[in-house]
Amino acid sequence: MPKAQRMAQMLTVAEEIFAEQGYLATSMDEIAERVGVSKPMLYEYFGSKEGLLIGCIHRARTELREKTAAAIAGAASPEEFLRLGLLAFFEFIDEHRRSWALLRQEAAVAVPSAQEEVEGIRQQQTDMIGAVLASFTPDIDPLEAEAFAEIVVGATERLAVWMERRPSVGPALATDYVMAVIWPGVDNRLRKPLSPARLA
Amino acid sequence: MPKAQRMAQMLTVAEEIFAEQGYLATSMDEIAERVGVSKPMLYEYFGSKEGLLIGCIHRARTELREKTAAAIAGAASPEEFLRLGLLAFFEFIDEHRRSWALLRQEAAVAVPSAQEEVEGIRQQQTDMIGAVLASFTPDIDPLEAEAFAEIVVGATERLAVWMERRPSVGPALATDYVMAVIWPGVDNRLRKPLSPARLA
DNA sequence: GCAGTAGGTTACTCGAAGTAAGTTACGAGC
DNA sequence: GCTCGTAACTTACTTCGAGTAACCTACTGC
Repeated sequence: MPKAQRMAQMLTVAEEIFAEQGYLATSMDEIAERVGVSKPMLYEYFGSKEGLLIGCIHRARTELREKTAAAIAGAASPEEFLRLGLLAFFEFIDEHRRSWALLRQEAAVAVPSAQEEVEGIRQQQTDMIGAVLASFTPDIDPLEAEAFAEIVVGATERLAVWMERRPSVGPALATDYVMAVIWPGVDNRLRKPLSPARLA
Repeated sequence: MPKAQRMAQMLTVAEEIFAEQGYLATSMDEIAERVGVSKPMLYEYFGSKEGLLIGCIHRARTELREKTAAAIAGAASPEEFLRLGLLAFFEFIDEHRRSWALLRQEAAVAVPSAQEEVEGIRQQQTDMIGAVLASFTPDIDPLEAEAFAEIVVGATERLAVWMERRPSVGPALATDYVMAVIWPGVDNRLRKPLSPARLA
């Protein structure tokens, strides 16, 4: 089997097993066996167990970026922008229920470099939020814009985890909830930024 | 050295080394050496590497609960309740900069049971938020109350991580930011809950 | 002064990450 | 239609760290 195809297959299998059992509880031999190949092949293509994990995260990250970019393309107002972005995110999570928890949770513990990949995902999201704030309110305090973006990302991420435990809650309702809590405050600040005096 | 004292010492050392190097990169031999004791003693008192990690998290959790409970004791309004709770949380994080990141991040990856301990911390927080919502608006939809609590916890947690990277941002300002984004939306819903129609 | 137990150690096993060295399949060029 | 080179792959290790078995020691109550 050609390299690219084999790598993709390895990522798929690894993502599944990692998600099932957790990163620590999974051995490279087990992944190799389920792929139908020997362990050194995994090392040939991904360098280490950590490298394999990073590969999984990276692929998910790329996919998420593409879907989000497509979703927000036609947004006209900051509210619509944010809503479409959140919805794309929750839909992505919904489709990847299995691997999601692992990739976020497990990755963080495992390795510093995996942590960077996960931070990369968050960076994409905070950048998106930052873009909303900055494009519609150019004179907003940068630190405050950053804080707001982090808050929105944190809220969204947490609700995504919660959504998994609540089968009755789908992407649309999750988006509604986040918007209901977040939007009044954000909208408020878009019109009237915090005064610099508070930034002691 | 008596057992209780030795255990406390082990937790302190473990927390420090885990935070420095990460859970995976730390060996039990190393912890044992730095404690000045042999490895089987760690197993005697904590059962496993995972057990040791859980011990660290559990101790932090207990301390956080006590501090938070003390802080919110005298709150009169839901807003003050929430603000004092958030402030107590951010102050706790600020005092535990080193171990904080590890305990949250690493624990998640490492072990299912450590995950439970971390979830316990979050549960404390969501319970607190839930209490605010329920006590001041008894007829709020339980699912919605849960979602709101998760959103607040997620936002807070993420901002705590961000605060660590921004030395100029202290607990007070972090609290301000979270309240600025979160409060208008929560206040809004306290007065006028989401209609059941949306809970399709 | 002896028994029992709390607190401790040395010296192992075992499983999993990572590696060295070698093997097979297969297409390109003659 | 044979052979050279390389891509894809394997077997058989080494190494390191989690966890354990078996044994030791010193103190405290009687």
